[in-house]
Amino acid sequence: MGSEPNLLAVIQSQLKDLNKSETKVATAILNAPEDTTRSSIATLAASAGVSEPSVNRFCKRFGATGFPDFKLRLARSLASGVRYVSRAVDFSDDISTYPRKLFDNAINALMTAREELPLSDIERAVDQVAQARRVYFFGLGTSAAVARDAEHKFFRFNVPVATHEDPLMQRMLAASGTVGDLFFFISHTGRTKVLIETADIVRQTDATVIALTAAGSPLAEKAHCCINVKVEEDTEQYLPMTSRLVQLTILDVLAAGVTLRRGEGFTPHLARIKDSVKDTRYPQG
Amino acid sequence: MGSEPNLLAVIQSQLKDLNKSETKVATAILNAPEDTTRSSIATLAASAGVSEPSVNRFCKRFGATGFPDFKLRLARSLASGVRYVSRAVDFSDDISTYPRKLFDNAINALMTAREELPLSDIERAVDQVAQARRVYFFGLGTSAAVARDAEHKFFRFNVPVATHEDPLMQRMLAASGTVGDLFFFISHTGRTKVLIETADIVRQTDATVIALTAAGSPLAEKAHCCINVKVEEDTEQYLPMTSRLVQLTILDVLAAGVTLRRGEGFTPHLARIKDSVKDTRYPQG
DNA sequence: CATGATTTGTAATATTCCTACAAACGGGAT
DNA sequence: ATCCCGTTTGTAGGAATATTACAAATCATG
Repeated sequence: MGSEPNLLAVIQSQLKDLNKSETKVATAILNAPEDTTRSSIATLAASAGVSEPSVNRFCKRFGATGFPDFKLRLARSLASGVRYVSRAVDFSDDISTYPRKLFDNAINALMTAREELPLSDIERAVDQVAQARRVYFFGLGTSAAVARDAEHKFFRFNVPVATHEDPLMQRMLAASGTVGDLFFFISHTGRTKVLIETADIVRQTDATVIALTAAGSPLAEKAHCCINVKVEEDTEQYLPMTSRLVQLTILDVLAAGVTLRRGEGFTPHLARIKDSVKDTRYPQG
Repeated sequence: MGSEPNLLAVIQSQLKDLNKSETKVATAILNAPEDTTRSSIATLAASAGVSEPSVNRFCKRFGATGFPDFKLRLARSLASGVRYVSRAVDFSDDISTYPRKLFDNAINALMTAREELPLSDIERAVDQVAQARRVYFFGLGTSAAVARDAEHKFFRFNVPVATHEDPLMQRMLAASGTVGDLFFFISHTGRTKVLIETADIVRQTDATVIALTAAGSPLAEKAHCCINVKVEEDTEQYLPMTSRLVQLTILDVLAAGVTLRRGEGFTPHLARIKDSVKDTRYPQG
């Protein structure tokens, strides 16, 4: 299923490479994508302040055979994906707009990540986790919550798993690392000093370092194996970090990978774990 | 935002009420919906074996203003409809398929949730949080990680926030609740006995209960205000819970809501918090 | 400021679509 | 059977829409 990338996102990303009239057309479309799908080439040309052929050329530039085809692609993008590229919440928003924006951003982040999954890194990470004698998930701040989530997931694989939010605990455990120990660092920025220092300590032992963090960051450098997560520019103070959703999903992927590696005979074990909590719940219905 | 029902489904359901030529058009479309979006009225008329006005009448019968509009609606239906199926990972999957499946599922969960956001509940929850003198986030298991994430987000609003994973701590704090205290319960199933008991205890005080959980669950009943999250059937043992991604995003929405309520004058406060961690990181380079 | 490359617009053409109207069809009543 | 009337379908012309070819304008560069 070759789901092509979101057309609006493509337009947005190429916005600076466009010439004058193409830019006009682009902004007109980005401002009212929904309307664009309903309007004729003449209307769009008028509202963009350009001539009809300019609109036509614009459409062809983005891979369409013409304006009608372009509208179709646009309609598809709107339906499948996210209305707008990445929309910051601002103080003029109300209940009818900001929840949707935040969901759009979250979906957008996952869709972007889906398109550029570092499969080989994932595969290597799965190998490491599947073979490890012990796994530590270390994160700080928001990433501590992600680490906690990972712990709740990976203990199912019969490997001792632990999470610690305390940097001193992290350091001491790091120092005690040995062959077969896996230290899994989770960080939004990959620039948190104490975490990097801890990774450094691990590297002086025979243990392994995996990092789930921003590409090219200092933390990424320290890792035997790094799974990169694109980090969006955080311009706004109150914009939540969509990157953690991506991190969580990548951890899901790793967990699934380990499950597959364990093979079909492993399912009874998982079923047993699941059953164990049954009595803590009121039955369905 | 009333996302209309799938057009193909509508056509299918009315198939028997159509007259001869309309039936021809319908079957032609149902046989090759994707092609239909790309073809002109003339080609479709030809492939259905009818005249062009018949096609046009058919389109109008289904609420479109004409053929181009119909194609647009069809394109939208195809784009949104196809993806709304969640795909389970199975043991025949390999690295090229299962990561994508998991991302697809995550995206689907968020897209589905986006379409049925309980805005009024969200608004009420924002009110409660914005006014609270103290907020506790309680969850167990995976939901404990979600609660932790919430804590890392909501402390920014100058309200004392706490999370506890220990059920006994939760109970004791619940019993100590008083006016202005807000107990925010997070649960995937809404059926965890100890959590429900704790909610019960809160209800015997003057404190407020908010639940982020499955609609119609016992926990939802206990809450003053409940934000419902649709829970997918968990058929597979190793299928990760996408619901927690939805929960996290809804918490983001609540946080944004509170920020907006605090007003523009609040941003310096947020900026200060952000600055406070700057020195713990290596600068961007 | 002249020149060539690029961009943009004009106008004519081609395509696609819609409407008015007429023909064909089909079911009752005589 | 056949006439009538409502419904369905097609034909043809015209309106709307989109595309192409070419000319004018703009811009960078020597």
